[in-house]
This record gives sequence, structure tokens and C-alpha cells, in this order.
Amino acid sequence: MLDLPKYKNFFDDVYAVVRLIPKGRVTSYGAIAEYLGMKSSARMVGWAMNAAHTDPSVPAHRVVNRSGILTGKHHFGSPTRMQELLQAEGITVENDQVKDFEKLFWHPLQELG
DNA sequence: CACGTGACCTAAG
DNA sequence: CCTTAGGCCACGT
Repeated sequence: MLDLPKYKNFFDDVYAVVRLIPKGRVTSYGAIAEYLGMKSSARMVGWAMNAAHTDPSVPAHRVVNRSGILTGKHHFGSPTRMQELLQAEGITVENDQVKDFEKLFWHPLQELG
């Protein structure tokens, strides 16, 4: 029996944006939600990221919350995995928080359009 | 169909 | 600076 494609459109859009995040840059759930026109539903972005585990091409470690805190670090298998991935890209992380977050922040609407 | 859950965000005190 | 409360909507049960 063939599996019909379900409503992955929202997830695919989220993944597409996350994949566009340049190496060494970060963005927030809210920014992605805003870019997708779901500004008030940033939670859905986080939900989509939860499903992103099946898609290794999605750099979920580049997505943090509005304060630059690594809120999703507990979902990377190891508590330090997310931080390691970020530091591997030249991002400094201190106390689970991205340093120079405002400088490294990548705004989809501004960068893409 | 109703309810609970969640890697969030904003506003108010 | 802090905490609390509300809203948001997809998804599983």
C-alpha cells in the first residue's frame, strides 16, 4: 500500500528555511514562524524541528530561542551536542547561550527578501 | 470530536 | 532583572 503524502507542507517549509541558515549564523523559532506567516505560532516551528530528527540535512542546532539560548539542546542526544555543533561553526557558546547573538542573528525576511 | 502536550513569544506587574 | 498568564496551532491519543 502506498503512503500518501501527508500534510508535511508546513514542516517542509520550516526545513527549507532552516537549511538556508548560513554556517556560523543562527536564527530563532519566532523568526522562522514570521517568515512563514505564522508569527504567533512559533511553537509550531519547534514542533516541526522535533520531527526534523528524521532529516539530517536540517541544521536544527542553528535554531535557538529569541534570547539566543539553546533551549533544544536536550533533543540532540547529548546535552552538549548542540553546543559542540555550533562551536564547530565558529560560534561561541557560554552557559547555553550564543555569544554575540544579535550579530550572528540571521533574519530570513531581511536576508532573503 | 475533545483534550493534553510542546525545541515559543509577548505583555504586564 | 524576575515571574505569571495568555495565546498560538499541529499532532497523538
